Amino acid sequence: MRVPNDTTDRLTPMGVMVLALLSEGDMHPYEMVRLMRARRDERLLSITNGTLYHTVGRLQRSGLLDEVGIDREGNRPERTTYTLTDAGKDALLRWLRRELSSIDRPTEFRIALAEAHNLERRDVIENLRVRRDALDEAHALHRDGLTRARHKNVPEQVLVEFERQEVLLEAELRWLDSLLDRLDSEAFPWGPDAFEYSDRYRAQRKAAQQ
Amino acid sequence: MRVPNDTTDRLTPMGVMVLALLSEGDMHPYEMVRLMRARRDERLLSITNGTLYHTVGRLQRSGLLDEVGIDREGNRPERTTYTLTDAGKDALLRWLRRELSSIDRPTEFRIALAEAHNLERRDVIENLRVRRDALDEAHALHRDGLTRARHKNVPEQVLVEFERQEVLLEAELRWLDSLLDRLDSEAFPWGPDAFEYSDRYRAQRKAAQQ
DNA sequence: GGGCGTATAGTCCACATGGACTATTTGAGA
DNA sequence: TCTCAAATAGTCCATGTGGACTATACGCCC
Repeated sequence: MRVPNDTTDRLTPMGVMVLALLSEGDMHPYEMVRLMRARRDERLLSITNGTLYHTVGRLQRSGLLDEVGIDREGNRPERTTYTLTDAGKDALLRWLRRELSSIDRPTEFRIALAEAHNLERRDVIENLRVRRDALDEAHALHRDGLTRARHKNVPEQVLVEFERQEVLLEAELRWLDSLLDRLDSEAFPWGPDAFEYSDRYRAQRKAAQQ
Repeated sequence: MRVPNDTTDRLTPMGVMVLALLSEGDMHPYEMVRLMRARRDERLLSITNGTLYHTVGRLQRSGLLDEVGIDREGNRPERTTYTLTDAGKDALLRWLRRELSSIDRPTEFRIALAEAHNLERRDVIENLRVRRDALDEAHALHRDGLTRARHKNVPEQVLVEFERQEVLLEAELRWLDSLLDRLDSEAFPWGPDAFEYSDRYRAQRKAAQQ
């Protein structure tokens, strides 16, 4: 019987981003903000100081990350640098697997997809296949619900949002199938290495550190 | 110069649902829960007692709704019935117009679309046109960003989420165009009346009242 | 060289959320 | 007829969020 590990299983979007950033190297919170802004992560979540610092504190208290030193550059305010613990790395990977395969948290899925490069290729494929099947089933149910509603003469205007959702479900299914195809071929590069050693990545981190 | 009216402009998703439900008739919070469940509104927001009762209290304090009486049926706990004020109705309509036309809050948009039947047909068309144009522009920007990233040799694996977003943007654009076409023809029924007087609607409300 | 805006690196607090809890009542089954 | 589960109608509280605020330092224009 699997006992749910609350600290580890309940990561907020910001929590995931923090862990993911630290898995690229030790950092102080302000560098995280800069990196996220440089990468346009506002597309995925709202980046606010309050939430960030609160989240870092929380993750530290639950042992997913640790202080590694307090810098002071010139007369600037002091900056606390953090590092990822093994528990933190583990929590990140488990969260990514869970959210990649699940279809009921759209916001979380986008984040998981954006951070999927932290997982091995096989791992990603496996979890996305689960997602594809779940999506397929949800789509069938949705479609049936819609046709039944029409038979019952539910006015079309209250079904508009359902119709949109169906269109989007179909588009996502097609996209996911094509992604899985590409992932299956080795021509599509994958893995932490391809990411970490790109020129662009190094330049971005340097800029964020100033 | 337009002064933002904070109480009115800052509606939470649950706040909007409450106002929308009350615009169908006076209700006590528990009936709202039942109606939302019957209509599968969990698709749009999470329905929790805590949030609902808190929200109703908040809306009352800001004058968007009012108590109209405390019922007691048999020995059941007493139920407070609420009614929508003019300010509440106004706030709802203004929120719907704003969210129908804006592209940067996806969750809110789905709710606005599901409750769009509270607006006149012309109003809906007008705001959705604004949305279509914004979506078009966002799509162009997104597309350009993606091609530029590829030219800069950003590793494909960090672009996967961007690609998905582009596919979904395109699907949504196509859907929106087709919806606008249909709305333009009078063959597509629209308006509060077509909704309120449907058999299904009346049956649902009766069931929720028990 | 005085002033002003922006970058740096955070803190603080009001408010929203959602899960757990409560207390009564009705219905269905043994 | 007794019991036990589910429905009824909520309350309460721990946690999370995000906007406002702070205080110093650097750059730059005149």
